[in-house]
Amino acid sequence: MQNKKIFFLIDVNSAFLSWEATYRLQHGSKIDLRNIPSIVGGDPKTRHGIVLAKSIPAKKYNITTGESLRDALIKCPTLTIIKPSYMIYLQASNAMINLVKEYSPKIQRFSIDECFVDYTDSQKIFGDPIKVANEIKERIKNELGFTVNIGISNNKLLAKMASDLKKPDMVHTLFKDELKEKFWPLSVEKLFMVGRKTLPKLNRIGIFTIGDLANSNLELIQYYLKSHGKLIWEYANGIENSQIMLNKYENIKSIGNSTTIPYDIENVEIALLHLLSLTEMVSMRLRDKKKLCSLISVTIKNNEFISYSHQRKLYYLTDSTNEIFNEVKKLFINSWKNEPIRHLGISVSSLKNNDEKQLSIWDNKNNEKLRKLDQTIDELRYKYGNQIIQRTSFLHSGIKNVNGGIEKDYPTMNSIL
DNA sequence: TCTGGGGTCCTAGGACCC
DNA sequence: TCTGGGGTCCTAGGACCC
Repeated sequence: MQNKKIFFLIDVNSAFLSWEATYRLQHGSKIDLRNIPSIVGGDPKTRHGIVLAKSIPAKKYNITTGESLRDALIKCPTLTIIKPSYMIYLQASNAMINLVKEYSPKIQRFSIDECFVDYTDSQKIFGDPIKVANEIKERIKNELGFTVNIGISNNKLLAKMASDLKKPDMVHTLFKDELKEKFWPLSVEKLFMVGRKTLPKLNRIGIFTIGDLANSNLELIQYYLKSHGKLIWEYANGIENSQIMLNKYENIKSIGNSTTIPYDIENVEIALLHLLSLTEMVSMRLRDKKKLCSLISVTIKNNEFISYSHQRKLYYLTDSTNEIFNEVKKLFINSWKNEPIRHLGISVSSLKNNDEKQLSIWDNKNNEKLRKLDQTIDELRYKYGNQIIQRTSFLHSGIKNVNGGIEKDYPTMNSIL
């Protein structure tokens, strides 16, 4: 038998809000946002008005992440609202990762505010995991100014569940022999991967706590929930054995950007212009990652919040803005139901590394020229900003010529451990 | 509910092949 | 064709994470 692994999951408490509060205190503000009802959120005027993070006093008003600013203000009229500054958050996140790297090189950034650490080998050098987790937590608080929760267990799932137990500023363990006491009494919706659709399905068959699920019949759960049922049944029993993924960003599966437009779009030309600006961003990111794609998808959300998407598999690989936009155009025109558009998105997938490109029979000198052009434009934009070079169609349009994304290389999050 | 943006994986149905 | 079955690929939609 191999030795048991030790994982930490480090989670920043109310990340955006804590970082905003820390930054402001360090820049002379007298008010700590964490001590008043406050949130970080978007701008309702551009139809981006949702709550991204909330302070603990705001939570007392029942304000929840994801709800509209309008509703939040009804719950608490004196609420302080802060616009997000993603570059500050990225810096704070990087500072935390650098501190944690002193303890282990095996770190998986799970999102901007969460990371897994494989502490197994570090144990020989630094000793007791609980002692060290507390040390890391205190160092982050003292040196960086914000608090974290740290969960400790023998696998990533339980480390993550442990970090969620009681907040803020705490270290928790959740080992196998603690499941019955600390984990199973929790409501099943607290379990990772049980979301808003799965909860009522579980409730309907009499499952309300994580323990109910853990002790239920696996075949029954699989009958109702297929492979997802097996996954959450195993999670409820603390069964999970994925390893730290160090090269996650090299193995990226898709690249996409989308945007909610401040007004409803009603004509093709405007829609295509927005799609072009998104294509510029996506294809630039694609080239930056040295990838080629062969599947392209366009998503439309109408003014009634109904989304639909169309995708197309290509019989060639590409990273060209022009080639991708040609497909995007066709996809949009074939799918749009001629109704007011609120949101547009494009995404590319079926990615391959650039060195694997098989030149198609259509490949010719003209393509080589386009590639050189893309490359030159990218270089200029990285150096002088995205506006330095733009297509004439954007002039006087009021539409950003490159759109989507928060910042380059802003780490994103997904549900795969 | 006047409700963002970036991801991954799974499922179901249809086309097409033998 | 009032017809089988297995396998693979493609497409659309949905579930989940933060």
